[in-house]
Amino acid sequence: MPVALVDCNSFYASCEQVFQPRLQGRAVVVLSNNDGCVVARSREAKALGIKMGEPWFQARHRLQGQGQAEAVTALSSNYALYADMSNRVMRILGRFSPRQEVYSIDESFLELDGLPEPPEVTGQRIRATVLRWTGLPVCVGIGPTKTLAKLANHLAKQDPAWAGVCDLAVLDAGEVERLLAPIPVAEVWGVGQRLAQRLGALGIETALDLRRAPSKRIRQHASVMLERTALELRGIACLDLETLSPDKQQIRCSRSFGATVSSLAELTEAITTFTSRAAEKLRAQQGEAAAIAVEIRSSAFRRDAAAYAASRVVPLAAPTADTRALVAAARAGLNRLYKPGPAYAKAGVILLDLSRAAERQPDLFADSSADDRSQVLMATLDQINRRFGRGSLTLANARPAPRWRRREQFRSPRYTTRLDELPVAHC
DNA sequence: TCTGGGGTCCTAGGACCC
DNA sequence: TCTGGGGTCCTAGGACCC
Repeated sequence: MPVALVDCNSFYASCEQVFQPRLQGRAVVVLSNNDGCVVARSREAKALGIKMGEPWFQARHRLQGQGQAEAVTALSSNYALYADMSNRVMRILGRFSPRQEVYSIDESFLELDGLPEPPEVTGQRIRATVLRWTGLPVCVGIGPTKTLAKLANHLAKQDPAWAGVCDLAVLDAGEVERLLAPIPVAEVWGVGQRLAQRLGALGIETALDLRRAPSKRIRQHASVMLERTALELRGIACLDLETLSPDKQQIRCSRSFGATVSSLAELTEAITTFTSRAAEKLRAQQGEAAAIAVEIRSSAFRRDAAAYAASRVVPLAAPTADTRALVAAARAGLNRLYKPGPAYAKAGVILLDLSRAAERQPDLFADSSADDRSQVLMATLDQINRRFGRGSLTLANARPAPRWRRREQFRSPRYTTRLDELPVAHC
C-alpha cells in the first residue's frame, strides 16, 4: 500500500513568483515576522548560499560584500496569500485519493491504493494538475511507509533525473539501499542535528546505516521514536495516515515586537491582542481553556545584565472560551511578571488544558445564563471579524496600530483574499 | 541597528500514595 | 542497631517538525 508525499517546492517563494512573474528565475527569499530570518528560498537563492533560518541582515551583508545584493529580492511574509494558496493545493490533492493527511502548509500525504495506473504516472498527473491550476511546482515521493515517502521526496527534489517523481516502492531492496547510502542521516524525518551527532558517534552516518542498525542498539542509545523511524526505513509501517486533524492541545500566540517596549501599558496592549487572537483560534475548534500562560522577554540575543525572561501559568476559575475572561487572567499574570527596566522584545500567551466545550460537565452552581450570553457575544464577535476582517472589533485595550507592531517592509499584496488588492492585468 | 512562530512527543525526576 | 518498594501523576526540559 504505497503512500505519497506531495511537497511544494520553495512554497512561500513560489507563491510570490506566481503573482510576480518578473521574479521567476530570480533569487527570491521570504522573511519571517519582523523581516528577521530567511524562511523560504527560491532555487536561485539557495544557489547563492543563503541558508534556511539565517538572519536576513547577515545574509544581506555577506551578499553586499560579494557585490550580489542586487541579485536577490527579499519579501516579507504574506501569510494570507500562502494560506489561501495552500488551501487550493490541498483541495486539488484531495481529488487524487480519498485518504489524505494534510501534514503542513505545503505538504500532504496521500494513500495510493487500488490505482488503475502505476503510482509514478499518478505522481506526474498530480504535478501537472497542481502546476496548471495554481502555478505552483510540487515534487512527489512515493514509498511503502511515510518515512520512505519523505525520503523519496527528498531524492526527487535533489536530482532532476527523477523528473519530480521518485517511487521507492517499486524498487528492489538493493536499489533502495544504493539510493539511501549517500543520504546523511540528518535528512531522515525525525532525525535532527542533535540526534545526528549522537548517531555519528555510533558510526551511524547515513540513512542506510540507520536502516541497517539493530533495533536493540538504537533503543539503548536513543528513543523508541528513533526505533520506529528505523523500522519505517526498512519498509515496516509504524506511522498511520492521520486523515482527520485532531484538536490542538495548546494554542499559542506570540510575537517579537517591531520596536522594544518598556511600559506595562504597552505590554498590556500586546497581551490583550495576542490573547484575543488565541481565543479566536480556540473557539474555531469549539474548545475551552482551563489555564493560560503568559511570557515576556527582552531580546534573547543581547548578553547584557538587563536580559530578562519570565513566564507564568494562570489557572482559570472554570474552563472558558470567552476573550474577556482569558484577557483578565492573562493581565493578572502579566502584572505579576512585569518589572520596569528591561527593553521587552517579545511577548506571548499559550492557552493550556484544552477541552471540547460540549463535553464539559455543567457546573451546578454556575449561572448558566451568563454562560449563554458569553457564547452569543463571542459568536457575534467572531462573525463580525470574519466578515469585515480580523481586528475589526476588539476589546478596547487592543489598539489597531501600536508602536510595537511588526515590521514588514516588503510585503506583497494579498492578491487572492482582498478585493482591493486583486492583481491587475495590463493589456 | 537588524536574529520567527507554532506545534508535537518523550523522558526524567519529584511528589504523593499505599 | 534496624529505615521498603512500587505505582501514578504532574511538570519541566529537550528534541523534533515545518
